[in-house]
Amino acid sequence: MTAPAPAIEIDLASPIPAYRQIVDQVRHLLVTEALIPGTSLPSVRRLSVDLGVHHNTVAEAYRTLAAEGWLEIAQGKTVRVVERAGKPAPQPQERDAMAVSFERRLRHLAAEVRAQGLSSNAIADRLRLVAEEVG
Amino acid sequence: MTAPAPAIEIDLASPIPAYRQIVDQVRHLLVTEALIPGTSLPSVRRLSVDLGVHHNTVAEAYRTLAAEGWLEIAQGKTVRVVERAGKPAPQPQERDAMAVSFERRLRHLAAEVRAQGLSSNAIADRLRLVAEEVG
DNA sequence: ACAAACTGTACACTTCTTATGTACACATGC
DNA sequence: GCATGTGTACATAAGAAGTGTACAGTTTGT
Repeated sequence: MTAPAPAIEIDLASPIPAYRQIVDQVRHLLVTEALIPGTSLPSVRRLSVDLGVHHNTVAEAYRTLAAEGWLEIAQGKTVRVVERAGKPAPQPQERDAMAVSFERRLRHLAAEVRAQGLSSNAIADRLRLVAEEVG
Repeated sequence: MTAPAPAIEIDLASPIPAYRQIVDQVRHLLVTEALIPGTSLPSVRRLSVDLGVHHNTVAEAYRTLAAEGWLEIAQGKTVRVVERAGKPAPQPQERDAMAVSFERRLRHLAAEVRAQGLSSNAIADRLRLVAEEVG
């Protein structure tokens, strides 16, 4: 099974490090099941040339996702998406903290683009749009 | 006018650099008008001890916000919030790009907390909540 | 069996960013 | 004027991120 590899893009000018951008985008594909267990991901070298970074940078991203339980990686073999061992179900207290933290980051993100000149309406629209997709 | 200084908190363990966390939080206060023109901000030293960082780190954050047009800073004087010179109204094309970028970051953020075990409903709820506040 | 071509890995190294220590320059108030 | 407050400048340290290069395992074709 070769990689359909839904296009991912990164912004090399961004202050967000490349490897984390890769992690973010691939994780998004995983969460939304655009990438399902059994699928093979592009090789570190293949993806690295597509994105314009070093293959070790991609490897670092893959390792991060593997540590989160999304991928199985082994020397010599292609990287595969695996069924994720269910997380030990976060405590209610922990979930609350996560939700609060999430909300704060949302506000900051909104404030940032608001400051850049995006209208409140546009921001609210996008928020609701993503909310629809998620829930 | 001394600083009411609505409490801001940063997480020194976070991979997000301290000075950017400060920028994010203060910008949020500015966008929501919790800090209005004329207000004085805490001195770089005062805030630095409150947050547990170096005063130059705070200074860097203030400089960033000044560059964005939110603050007026001058040697020897306290930092003041100023009426922001309206941005030159971004081109429609640019606004679209900003909105798209914003949406992508929203998705990534949602995917990240989803992966950490936060439920879809909780995520959607928070998204809608912030949408209400903004729009 | 073997070799070529692919996979991920390890590690030293460079570069850039972030944070700090310290001394300075300007403003304010006693 | 001097003490104390403000932000600033710059050298340095510490860390993170990205790269070059050589290596080790797997697969594929002959």
